[in-house]
Amino acid sequence: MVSERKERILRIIVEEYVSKGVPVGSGTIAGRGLGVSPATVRNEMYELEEQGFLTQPHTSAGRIPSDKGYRHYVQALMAAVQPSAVEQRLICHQFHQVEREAEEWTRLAAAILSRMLNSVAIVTLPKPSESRLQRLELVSLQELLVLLVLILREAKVKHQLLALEEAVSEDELSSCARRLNAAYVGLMPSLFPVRSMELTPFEEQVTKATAQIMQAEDEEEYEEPQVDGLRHILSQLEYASSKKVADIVELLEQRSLVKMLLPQVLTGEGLQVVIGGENRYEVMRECSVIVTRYGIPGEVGGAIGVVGPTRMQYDRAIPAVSFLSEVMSDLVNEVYG
Amino acid sequence: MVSERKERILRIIVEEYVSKGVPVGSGTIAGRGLGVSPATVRNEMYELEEQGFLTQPHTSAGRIPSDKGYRHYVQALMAAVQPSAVEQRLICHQFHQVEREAEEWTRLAAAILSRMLNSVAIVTLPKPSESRLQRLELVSLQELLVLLVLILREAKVKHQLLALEEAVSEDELSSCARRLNAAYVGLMPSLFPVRSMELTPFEEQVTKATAQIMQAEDEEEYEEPQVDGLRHILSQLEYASSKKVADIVELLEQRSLVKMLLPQVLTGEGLQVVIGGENRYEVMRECSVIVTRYGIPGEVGGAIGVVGPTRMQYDRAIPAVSFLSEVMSDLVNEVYG
DNA sequence: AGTTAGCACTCTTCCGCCTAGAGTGCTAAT
DNA sequence: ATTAGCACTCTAGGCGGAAGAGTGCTAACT
Repeated sequence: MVSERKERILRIIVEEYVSKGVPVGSGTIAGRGLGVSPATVRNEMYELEEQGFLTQPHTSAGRIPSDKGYRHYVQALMAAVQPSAVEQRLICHQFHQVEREAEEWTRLAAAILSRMLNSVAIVTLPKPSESRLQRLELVSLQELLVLLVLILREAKVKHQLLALEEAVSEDELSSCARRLNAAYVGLMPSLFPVRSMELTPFEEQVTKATAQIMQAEDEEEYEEPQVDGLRHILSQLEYASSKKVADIVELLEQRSLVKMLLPQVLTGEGLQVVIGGENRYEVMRECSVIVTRYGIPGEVGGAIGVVGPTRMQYDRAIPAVSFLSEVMSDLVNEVYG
Repeated sequence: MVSERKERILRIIVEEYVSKGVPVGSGTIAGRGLGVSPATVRNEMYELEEQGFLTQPHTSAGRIPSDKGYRHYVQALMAAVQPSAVEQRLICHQFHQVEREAEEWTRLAAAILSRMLNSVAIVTLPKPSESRLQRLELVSLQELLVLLVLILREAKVKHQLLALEEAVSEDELSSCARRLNAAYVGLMPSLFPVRSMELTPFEEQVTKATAQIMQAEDEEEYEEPQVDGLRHILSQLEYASSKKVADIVELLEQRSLVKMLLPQVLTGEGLQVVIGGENRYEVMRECSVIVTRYGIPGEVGGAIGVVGPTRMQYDRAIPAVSFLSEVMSDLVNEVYG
């Protein structure tokens, strides 16, 4: 990959193929500014194919970018198309319209991304790196049923029903809450001073449940992801077999699987682009994933990204994901910073 | 529709078509027990078509049940196939395995239904008919940011961030919570005795937010629905245009739309079956919906159902939905009853 | 040496045509 | 009322040929 002309040709092929979805022939390219004949272009294309940047569906069709071709395009040739100023303002405005709640933000971010790019968008809730207790409450529901409510730092609220062995009076309930709050607030579950306190059996039960919830929270690398735009995957991959599409939908629908997908993708820092066959999952080999982190590094954050066909408008999608991650980071900073 | 033989023929056609997906001819039917020749069957089929129970895709194909045909089958001909005893026990077991939390139950119910029937399943969270305050908590996050946590009856927890005009001390915070709890607990927002109390501006803000959250809660007829099994819709409608499938996926994906779909469907009491064109929504005219309520009538409940192709195994699907609604009702009774 | 015109070649797509098969509807016989 | 027989209709699938797109090669050109 030396000649500058080859690069121009590859770029034209990628952009033409992405927008039209049809293999690109030498004639089309020759008519695109660079003043050479189709024959010359053919010679160059032949070499580009030798080097693995292009493929041919069959002998007498035009060329299609290979995964390697897309990769080179993304890393070296692409001119990023930022969302317009108007669009940016509109998006910020929408975020400030919505209630100040993390769940609304992720939902909105997924909806916006998915609509901007006509793709599937995935956004996880922001998650602190280590959860600490901010407040603990006990509410009596029935004689033997108590609701435990945990308020964690970063405004996260968790709750669980506790079934009791024997009845506990209202007084015991509030004294228990008072004692445990005094002892545990601000701490991670591993630092709860359980040894130095004499706990009643009930207090013990509450402590156990609390620690368990918080630890479960810390074990997951990401919070519940919000997925939007599944409908788009159908029109985009409409030539693919419906079996394949169903597999992809299944992967995206089961949020637990999305949680497995994200860490694979977010090994490095910054924005990641995974193109087609670079994907570890077999079923995803006709898809590309663009994903990045947002939030305050090391403290609280989540992931935001899109999944689309390999034939994707990378020049629009990458800046869009990037922009929305910044918006989300700003919001997180505002509330948790 | 007098003759019993016609009914037997209709039933065979429905069951054969549902299982094979191919128009049913007179020969196939004649080979199914009833001891008559294909010619006789043809005469009967001709009349069944006249009466609107059957249609022909084209002159020389077999017959297909019309919506009216399915309806008659469901109401008069079908022999319900209950889930096997083993299956029933397995399902109950799974529910008792899972944490005692409504969200887990709806998720599990949707997963089970969707897998049992290879269809899209929709289950809403249980929702009380009128929300009443059980406890209110205020937690300071930053100088001008407070987290309001509402615990409602039926173990529902809601929270919202409040941005303050001016700083409020910890003492004020807890005295506010104490005063408002004393006054509001057990009440619906419309009965909050705001007139007879002298509220500080902060207390007023908290009251307003509380009432607003609870009212918003009461306005919605159903809680957030859990949707599972979207992947199945692809294989089932694989001969339909991908445009149509995309429309249906969109309808199901946007949960707000599901909320609109449910009331339409749940006008009557008991289990509802909406077949094909009986659906109000244009895009759903090739789908059937089976849905029912669960919970304690008039107090707390939700909706549970499946969406599948018109060509659906009604004899298995109806008992399955019915059975799961009973399981859910039992669970609700156990905790909220 | 790089570029290009010309041209034969390959491969897909589309169209029309045909046939085999399935299933009907009618008629006449039982 | 039932049924055998049969002509008829319609679809699905295979075949062949023509059109079109695009390539790769060769030979000429700058």
